[in-house]
Amino acid sequence: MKVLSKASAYGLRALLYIVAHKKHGDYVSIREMSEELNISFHFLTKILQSLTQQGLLESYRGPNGGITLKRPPNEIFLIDVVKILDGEDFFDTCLLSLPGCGEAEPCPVHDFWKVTKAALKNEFASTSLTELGTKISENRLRLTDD
Amino acid sequence: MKVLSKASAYGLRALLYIVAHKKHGDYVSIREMSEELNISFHFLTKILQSLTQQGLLESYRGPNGGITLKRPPNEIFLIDVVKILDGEDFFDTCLLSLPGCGEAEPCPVHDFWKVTKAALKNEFASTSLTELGTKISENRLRLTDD
DNA sequence: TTATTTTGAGACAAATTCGTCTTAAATAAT
DNA sequence: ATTATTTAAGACGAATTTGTCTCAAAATAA
Ligand code: SF4
Ligand code: SF4
Repeated sequence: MKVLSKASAYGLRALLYIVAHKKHGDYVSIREMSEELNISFHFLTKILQSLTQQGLLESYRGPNGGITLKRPPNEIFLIDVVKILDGEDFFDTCLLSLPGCGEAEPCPVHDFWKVTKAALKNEFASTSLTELGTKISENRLRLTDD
Repeated sequence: MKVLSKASAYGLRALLYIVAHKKHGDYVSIREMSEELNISFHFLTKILQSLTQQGLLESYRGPNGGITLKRPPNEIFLIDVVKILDGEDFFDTCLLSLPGCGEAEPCPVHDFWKVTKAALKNEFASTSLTELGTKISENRLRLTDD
């Protein structure tokens, strides 16, 4: 069961890198992040481009350019990132994919899944980059692979 | 967020078709199921082959052959199907895919995800084909698309 | 202006999942 | 025996996700 796409996982790691290692407002180069986090530069660029286009980041070209968070990290939530990179319907999934069922004629796991989905969505909606990032800057969590 | 692979979803639908429409012990032809459920015959064949190889089904070749459940439906659980078709590690997934973390140095959503995963696993382990099938044979749920 | 650095955009390639097709093997009926 | 029916096995193709590469556009610095 894969929850997040690579795009979401990488995008998130990049944002957390910024929160943990940079001052809010600084422009951070994608190259630097791709090297620190061992993520393909071009792939990461595309991912962050999406986040920029959707207004989560701001970008600046040229020397000393890069990207920066458009909102303070405590106002950016997991759900914002995931919705952009994995789609608005990320939390709309059905568990068993039976045809012709749904709210009106639910299968035996429907209600369970409904509750689980709601909890997941709530968790994502209430966990901000700040919460995720604190532990990392405290060095209790790493972002790099090696 | 895709939970089940197509293989699991299709395999499950086939099993439920058997439970809902056939007597236990009958050999059901894959061709029939593929047509009733609008699933590619060859694809379904491969899926059910896996279930046969793993001992969940028994197959019989030749005219009036087909497959049949090797155990009564109330002894076959969601988790059995999913583990075969989506892998033993289906419930072992991490939520954020951060490198270098885990039980010892968990990210802020780790514990939440641990509980959620356990609940999901428990639900899958306690929901049998019988429970899923009852509603279907009562015609409160359909298996076909159209 | 010219060269350098950086993101933007899109074509392309590799890997995975999903689906199709062909041929073989087993069984049954004639 | 021969033919028809059915699953078994695996090659092959299509679609999606993931990752790479090239070139353009914007900004800076010399
Ligand atoms: S009843 Fe709900 S969970 Fe079950 S198969 Fe239908 S949509 Fe999915
Ligand atoms: S702490 Fe747990 S949930 Fe969070 S990224 Fe690590 S393994 Fe995944």
